[in-house]
Order: sequence, then structure tokens, then C-alpha cells
Amino acid sequence: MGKLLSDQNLFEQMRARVVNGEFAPGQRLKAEQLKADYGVSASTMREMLFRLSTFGLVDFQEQRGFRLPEHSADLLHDLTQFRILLECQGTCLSIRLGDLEWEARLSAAHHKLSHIESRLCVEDLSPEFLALWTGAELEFHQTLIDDCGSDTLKQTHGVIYQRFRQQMIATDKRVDYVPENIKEHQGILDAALNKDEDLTCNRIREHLSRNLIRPLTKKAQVIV
Amino acid sequence: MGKLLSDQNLFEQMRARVVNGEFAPGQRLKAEQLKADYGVSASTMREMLFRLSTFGLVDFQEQRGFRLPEHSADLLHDLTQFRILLECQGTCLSIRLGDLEWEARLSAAHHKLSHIESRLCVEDLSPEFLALWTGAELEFHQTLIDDCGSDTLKQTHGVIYQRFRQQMIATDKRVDYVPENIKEHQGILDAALNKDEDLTCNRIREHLSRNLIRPLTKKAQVIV
DNA sequence: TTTCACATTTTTTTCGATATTTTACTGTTT
DNA sequence: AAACAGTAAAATATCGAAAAAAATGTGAAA
Repeated sequence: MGKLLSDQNLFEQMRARVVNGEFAPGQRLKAEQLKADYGVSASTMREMLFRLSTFGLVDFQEQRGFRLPEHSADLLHDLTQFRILLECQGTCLSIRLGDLEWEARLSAAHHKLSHIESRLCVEDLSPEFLALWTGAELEFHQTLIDDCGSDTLKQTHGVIYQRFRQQMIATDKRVDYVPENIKEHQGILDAALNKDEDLTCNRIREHLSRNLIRPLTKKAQVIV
Repeated sequence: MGKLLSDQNLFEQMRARVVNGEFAPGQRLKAEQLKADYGVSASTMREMLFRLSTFGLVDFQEQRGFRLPEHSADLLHDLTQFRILLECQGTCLSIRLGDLEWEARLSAAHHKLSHIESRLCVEDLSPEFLALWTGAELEFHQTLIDDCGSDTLKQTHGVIYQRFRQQMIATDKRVDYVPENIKEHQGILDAALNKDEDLTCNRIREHLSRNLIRPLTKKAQVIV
């Protein structure tokens, strides 16, 4: 298989594999086996698994190795709720702080995404196309919060998004695409470009709520 | 020095050291040197530093090792802002979801904290006493969000709190104690027990704002 | 048949040595 | 003196093997 990968690439590859459902939930990940895929030693592989574990993308238990996280509806709910918090907060701040440049980038990200999503309607979904969609979806949501001015928030969101995606894929290999998605993304874009913070938040919340087990209790005002 | 530490203890010890200002900001952390302190090999030490780096408590750069994060007023600002978001959100949810048991625990945590803080007035601060205060302060703030129902939020808060504390200590060895602290903690407790979500948020925000460079732009409603 | 003790196999963790890369130093040329 | 190349020193990353621990299997006793 692929060889001569730099450390960074190796991490990236493994990240993609554990997120994109190449392993079954709960499956053991043995460094001894995986090392063959990358032509590195078990120690290096172990270190890589360790790094993934600190992002919550693989579980680690002392003296009994690594395994893929179990799928859990509760966890997906929790991650969704947290995504709502981070994306609402981040987007509001971006609306406030972002300049014309940000609006342009957001518009561009949405353009790409909507183009892909419209084709997703008709074609059936190959893994490559799915990866394309995933990438575009991520970029749109990341751009939303990109000008919030808080690296901490953005980094945290990145981690949570990966774990969210991992759980989504574990739930069901099919993409969570529904025709509503197109409308919802459009709605978020419009509200954001209109600089209507409340409306944007509502639409983000609405958009993500699909993955909640139980509806949110009620609105709460949270401050920053 | 200490020997025969389990892996977990070793991590905990190193965490305490890098947080509590035993090393200067920017200082290199060489596994080869540190291994002597715990009687383990450089590899094991390296792994430990790696784990700390994924929490943001030490910086890691490929091919040039580990070092303590630089102190940065901007970073402290950012971490504070994020703490405000997480603690407001978590506390509001706890108020809503927490039962009598939670109120009791919160009350207990505050009792301990306020007792320590009142003594902090008169005595001068030995490192041991400071550690006592830090522990109590952490427990109070953790208890606030403890019944929010989101493990993700609580874990994230734990990580952010550690980094925040690290930056605080790097700023100035003295505790950030001011007489206002006692009043502020009391105010937060009262509002929370009164189940007044808005007031509680305001007081948490007020309490933490001390560490912001610039004041918050304005209130924003963020939803969950 | 069940339970427990013991031995075997597998898996995980730790280690010291080696290879690679970076950093520091030295002397040469412009 | 400044810039550069080349060499030596130090630090980091990688590896395979040894040690430790857990899981598995076997068989005897209840």
C-alpha cells in the first residue's frame, strides 16, 4: 500500500479511515496489524492511535489497547447539541466581526456546496462523490464561524465536527442528505449575509436538530 | 524522586507541573531530561508529552520537540471568552435539569470555596494553600455545569479550564484573588439556587470578564 | 457440569539502540 | 565583517526486541 508518508499524512489518512466508517464501531485497532498498511513500526502506529484517541476519534483504555468508539444515539445527540452551541456562537460573532471578504468566502463556499448538493439529487452516491460532499459541507460550516475571532472555538468545533461525522457515518452509511438540506443551507446563507443574528441562529439550530433524539427543551439565552 | 508511578499518575503529575508554572513559558521540555524525574525511559516520557500536547498544555512541533506554550494575553482572552460561553451554557442547563441533589452539591462546593477564600484574606499564600484554593475554585465551577447533561461540554470545559489556569499562572504567580471574588462566587451561587438563568449568566460573565483584554462587544443571544 | 488453578498464547507496554534531522560550530571565501 | 559551506554535536524520530500484562485454553477437583 501507500508508503513514504510523512507523519502528518499518516495521521490524516488514519483520521479519514476512522471517521469514514472503514472500521466497524467497537472494533479493535491493533497497531501490529495496521503498521503493514503504512510501512511503519508498531510503535509509530501506536503513537498515531494515541493522537487520534485524544481527539475522541478512537477509544483508548490502559492495558487493553485501542478500539473504535461504539455508536451511540446519545453521543450523537450530545455532539449535535454542542455543534449548535458552537456554530451559533461562532456565526453570530462572524456576522459581527466579519468583513466583505468573509461574506464573499461564505458565498463561495455555499455556491460549491449547493452545486454539489443539486447533483447529489440525481446521481447515486459513489464514495468519491460522498467525500466531495462531505468536504464541501464541512467547508461551509467552517466558513460560517471563520471570522468569529476565537481560535479556541474554531479548533474545538473542528474536533467536534469530526466526531459528529464519525457517528453519523456509523449510524448509516448513507449521507444524511435530504432535499431540505439545500433549502436549509440557502436559508442560513441568506440570514447570515443579511446580518440577522437571531434568524441565522434559528436556522442553524433547525438545520442540525434533525440529529437530536429529543427536541431541545426550550430556548435559552446564553451570553457573550 | 518519586518512582513506581502508574501511567495515570505520571500523566497527572506532569499535567500539574506544566499547569502550575514549574516551567517557564516557552521553555523546552526534553524527554531525555525529564525521564530522570520519574524513572522511566525517554520513549515513555515522550508519549506523555504527546498526550499533554493534544490538550494544548504543551506545544509540539514536528522534528523540534516540545515546549511550554508562550504566554499570550490574546490567548488568555480567548480562553476566557470560551469559558464564559461554556459555563453560562452549562450552568443554565444545570439549573434546568439539576435536582435537589445538584443544588446540595453546589452549595457544598461553594461552602468549601468561600471558607478557603476567607482565610486567603489574612494568611499569605503558600504553594500548598494556593493548590487548595485552585482545587476548590475548580470544583465550584465544575459543579455549576455538572448537571448540564452533556459530557462533551463538561470534558471540553475541563480542558479549557486547565489551559486557562496555565495562562493565569504564567501571567503572574499570584492568585487572581481579589476581595470581589468572594462576593462574586456568592452571587453566582445565589442566582443559580434561585434558578434565575439570566442573572446567573450575567454574574458568571461578570466574574470571568476580569481576564478579558477588551470588554465583550455586546450581548448576543445564542440559542440551545 | 461447574469451578478453580495453572500454563500457554496473545496483546500491550516499555526500553535502549540506531537512523535521521536539526542545531551549533569552524573555517573559508568574498 | 558578512555570507557561506562543511563538519561536529545534539536532539528527535523510528525501530525491533524484551518485559509485563491480559486473555485464552487445559485439565483436575468438587
